[in-house]
Amino acid sequence: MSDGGRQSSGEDLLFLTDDQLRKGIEAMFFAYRGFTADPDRILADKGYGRAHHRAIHFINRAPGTTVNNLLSILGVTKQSLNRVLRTLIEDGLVESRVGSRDKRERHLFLTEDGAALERELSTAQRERMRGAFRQAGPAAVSGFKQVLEAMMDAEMRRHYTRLKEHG
Amino acid sequence: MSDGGRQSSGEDLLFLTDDQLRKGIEAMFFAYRGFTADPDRILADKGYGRAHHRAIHFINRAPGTTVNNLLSILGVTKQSLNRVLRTLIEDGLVESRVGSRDKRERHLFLTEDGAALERELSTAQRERMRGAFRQAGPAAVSGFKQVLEAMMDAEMRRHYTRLKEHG
DNA sequence: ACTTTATGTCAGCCTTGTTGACATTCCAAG
DNA sequence: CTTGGAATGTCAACAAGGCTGACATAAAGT
Repeated sequence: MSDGGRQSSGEDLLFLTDDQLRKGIEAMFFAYRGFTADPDRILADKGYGRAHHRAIHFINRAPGTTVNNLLSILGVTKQSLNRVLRTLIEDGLVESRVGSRDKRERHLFLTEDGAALERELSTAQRERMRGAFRQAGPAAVSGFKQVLEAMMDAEMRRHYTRLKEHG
Repeated sequence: MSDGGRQSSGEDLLFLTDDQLRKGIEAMFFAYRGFTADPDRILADKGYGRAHHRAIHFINRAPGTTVNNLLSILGVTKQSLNRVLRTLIEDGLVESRVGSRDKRERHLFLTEDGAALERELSTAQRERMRGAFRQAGPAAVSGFKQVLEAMMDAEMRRHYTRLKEHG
């Protein structure tokens, strides 16, 4: 087995023991369920799933984004995304405009209805996050974000930081 | 819209602005992908999925647990869990023993092979977590756990804290 | 003209969630 | 003791949403 769990090196490394890491892993698992629970409930009522939420979220964040860009943010195949986008367009929540510069591209926008659903979902999710942040306090929130950022793959961190500095 | 985004109340509430919450939400989304990436790769090779990982993890954490208990931890239907357990049992990674007291119950254990896969998966996931923890430092890790715990539903927090204090 | 890029679509597969129906076992009330 | 309900777990069938592969179209780039 790995020697990663050793607890003495002269420095203060108690937070890197296997047991501490295990707690972090389980915290992440249980917390993610809470994180998605509220939007999931709203979506289930309307016959959508988490995939629709993700598409709506990032179209809202970067209106006019192309399918390809969305693909790279979401990390799914175009077939998979296309199925979701098709239903959102059919239902009038998303509008797809042919690019003016490059007519191969489709630029995606939320319609009024789409924006309304986005607000409903993000408000629910934000309230959960707000409760957790308030309870934990500003210092904890800062640590929370540091650890999460360090946990991302390089490409995801790229997307994250780009969106972070306003998109 | 909610007034949650206001930034002034006399106190230091800048960390609760809608924009800060949005960053937290996106951090959670991107980080969770990194969190599951390494085990997912290992599992795909062996023809298993994330659901198998979850079952293996919690059986390892609480050997002899019943199906019902596992159900409540995982938050899925018994039918869904059953399918996963069946393949794990068929493949000789998990052993299911009929309860001695109550013969309706099945008590679950990892076999040698099951324990070996568990180690492979948890080592990979722990290394990712270790890298993130090390990079962020002990204070950040403490905040990370505080926020995650505050984000859980009550029932999940029950499971989490029970497991936390060694199980 | 030819190739590459961006997108969409069809078909088919897998995992993993769901509900419904059913078997077994336990326990408690009559 | 029996019987009916509750708890536990299994089997079957369906849906969402991942995936791959093949192919069509249109626009750009060379």
